Amino acid sequence: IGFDAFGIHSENYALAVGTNPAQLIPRNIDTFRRQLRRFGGMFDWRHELSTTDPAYYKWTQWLFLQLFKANLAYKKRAAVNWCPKDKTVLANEQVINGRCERCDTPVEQRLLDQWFFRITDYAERLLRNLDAVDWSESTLALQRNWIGRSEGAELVFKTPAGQAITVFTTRPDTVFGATYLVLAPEHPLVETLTAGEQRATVRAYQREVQARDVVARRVGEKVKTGVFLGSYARNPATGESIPVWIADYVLMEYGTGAIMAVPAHDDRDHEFATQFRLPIRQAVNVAGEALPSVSEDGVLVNSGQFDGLSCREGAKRIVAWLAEQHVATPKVQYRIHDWCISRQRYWGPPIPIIYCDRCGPVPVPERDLPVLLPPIEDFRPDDSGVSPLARHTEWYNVPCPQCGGAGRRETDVSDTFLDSSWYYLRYPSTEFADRPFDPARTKTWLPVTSYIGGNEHAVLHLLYSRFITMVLKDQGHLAFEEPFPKLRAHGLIVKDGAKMSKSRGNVVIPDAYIKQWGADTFRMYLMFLGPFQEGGDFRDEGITGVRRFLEKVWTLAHEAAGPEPHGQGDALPEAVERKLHQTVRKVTGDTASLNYNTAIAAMMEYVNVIREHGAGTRNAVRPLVLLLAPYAPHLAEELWTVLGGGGGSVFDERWPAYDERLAQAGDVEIAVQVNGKLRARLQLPRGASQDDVVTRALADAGVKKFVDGNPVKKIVYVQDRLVNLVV
RNA sequence: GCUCGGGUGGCGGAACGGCAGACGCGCUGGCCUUAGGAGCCAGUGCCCGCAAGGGCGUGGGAGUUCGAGUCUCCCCCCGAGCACCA
Repeated sequence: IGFDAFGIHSENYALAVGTNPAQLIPRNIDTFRRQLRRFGGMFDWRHELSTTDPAYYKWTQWLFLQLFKANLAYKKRAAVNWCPKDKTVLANEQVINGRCERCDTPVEQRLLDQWFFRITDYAERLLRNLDAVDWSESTLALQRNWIGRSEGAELVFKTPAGQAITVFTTRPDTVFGATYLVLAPEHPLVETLTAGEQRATVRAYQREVQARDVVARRVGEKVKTGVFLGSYARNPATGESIPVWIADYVLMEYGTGAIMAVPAHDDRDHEFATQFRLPIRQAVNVAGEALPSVSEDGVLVNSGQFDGLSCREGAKRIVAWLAEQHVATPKVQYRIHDWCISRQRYWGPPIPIIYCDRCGPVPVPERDLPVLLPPIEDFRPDDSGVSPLARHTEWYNVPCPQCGGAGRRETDVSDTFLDSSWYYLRYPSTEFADRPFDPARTKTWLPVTSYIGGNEHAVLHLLYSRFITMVLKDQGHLAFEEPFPKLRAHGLIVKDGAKMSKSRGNVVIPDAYIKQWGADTFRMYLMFLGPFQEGGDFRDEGITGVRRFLEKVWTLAHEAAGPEPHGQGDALPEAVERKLHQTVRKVTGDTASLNYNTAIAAMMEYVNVIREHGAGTRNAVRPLVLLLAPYAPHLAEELWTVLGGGGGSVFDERWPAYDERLAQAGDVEIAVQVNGKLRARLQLPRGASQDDVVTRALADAGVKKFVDGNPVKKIVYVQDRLVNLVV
């Protein structure tokens, strides 16, 4: 078990209540521990960890150093969301409709130097491996979506002065229709491509875009804006001179930060061209009607020697043709970006780098880890745009580890997703102070047998963990590269049809329910109210059914423990014995496949059968208590003792076995259909022959009526289940 | 717009292509009670019918099949994720 309490959310909470997180977090963890124990959660508390513990984050910093050494960590200037009122960096999730979630101030973007991990180097592997893992389809889809692979080509458009503008396109087949180019406003070529008379206009537009925040730029107004640079480039396919623009619908972060615009075949380009009256080379059919945009199953027209080819074939040939002229390269592009791990905050592990004027960025030697987060009072972020740690010269002024000269610590801390990207590797090895994870322990326990989490982790946590595991494998620290070969996402428990949230006030606090109903009732109700992987609606009324069930079990066990009216050790009535074996079979399977709701329903059915037959004997109830143990551990443990147990805990007992023959014994009910409609039911011994069943069926009055003397044309017989007479 | 889930009684939800609605909540009637917000028994998809019985039913429409909630195609609605990704 572990607790992950670094990060902006913990820090913001600490700021809100005015207490240093270093004091606050241990108190909150105590509460979690108490709730988890009270709930009946069974964890190996000997192997507890906390990501805020220096003994843990020492190895988080070690992890950073491994990536740094492998050239998978680098620093670059990147935009962050900045709230000018709160004077702080915001995560994307903290920006709501372009405004700060706390003070509603419009958010701006600021450019800061930040540390990144080259997760994009692993994009192909992260995507490919998904074919081989046992994960739920929904999670796979989210992750594939996030990685966002696109196949296409990079094409080069040259200016008269010989400058090359490289664009990425998934539709090289449409290059003959490219009538202008658009660069992202931040594109490095903008400066040199801007004509003198356009300089002021371009500058103004760049400033306007920069004032907008990162989120609003992406999801905000869809009205297209942009300006002409005053220069031209040559379409490599047609040789035409076409104008070069900048517009913020082109993003510097994707592809090359530049596109060829094909207004006839791309809706966005079409909108832009219409708005700025740019030429649209509309493709038409023989009747002169405009052809639809986007379509990938069309045939090339207005494309010189490539006319008549399918789009797919045309794309291939055109790229090959342009490649001969060195102006095209086939290219696979990914949506995923490198992982920015810098946080200009206090509450996280300091990034273990020391800057030296002579040596540049120098990694902290491993023997000097951990770089301790200093206990400071003024941890509130300020308007400087740097971490609060940057106010503490006594902390950041250190000698350079390489040359001994004056050095300065990195004052940013790392993303909390880095903390959680490797915790499962630490779990079995918590007692080792001199290594992050012990090889022998790791071999025994990892990779994770069965990983369960919410879909909110489908992209970030799961992607980062997979990436880190791959890196560690490539460096020889691990023998596997997928940390979670089997993963299931639990659903969300909602309340009153909505996600629980403090602001909405529809929160279920476990303590109150446990007090009223008991821990076993509460946890079992959570399992019963819907399919585990879909979640469900928590309604107070539903909980009584589970409570009543557990009371019935309690009563049965105490009656069975008393003097036996039917005599101890007696065989169970046949119907009860059969149901027992069916129940063990069902609960065993459903528990393994996480179908907890139907496992509980099966136990309820079994209790109903015992009660119908007045068969509440030890032989009937003891196996039930074993089945119940993972679901209602407190009650099961007590009832096991009441029933004489084996002298020890119910959890030391073997899981009950079932006998397939006994589960199947007895009569079966066979459905009789006439022309596919149910007309009768027959009680027959299991294994009856088709002839017997048909004879019995035709003798049935209800069946006769619908056969009505007609010849039976066809008989469909499913052993022990159904017969269908087609007349 | 793209990608995933979903759509079944009054409600939460069950159903290897083979008896739709298991289990639970709620509701109705009865028993027991000074009492019932406890417990026990019976009933409870909708329509017709005193009943026996019959008809109709898994968002809508087509199809495959002896047989479709389940498979195929088209459409509608709800939820989630991504989203000016070229």
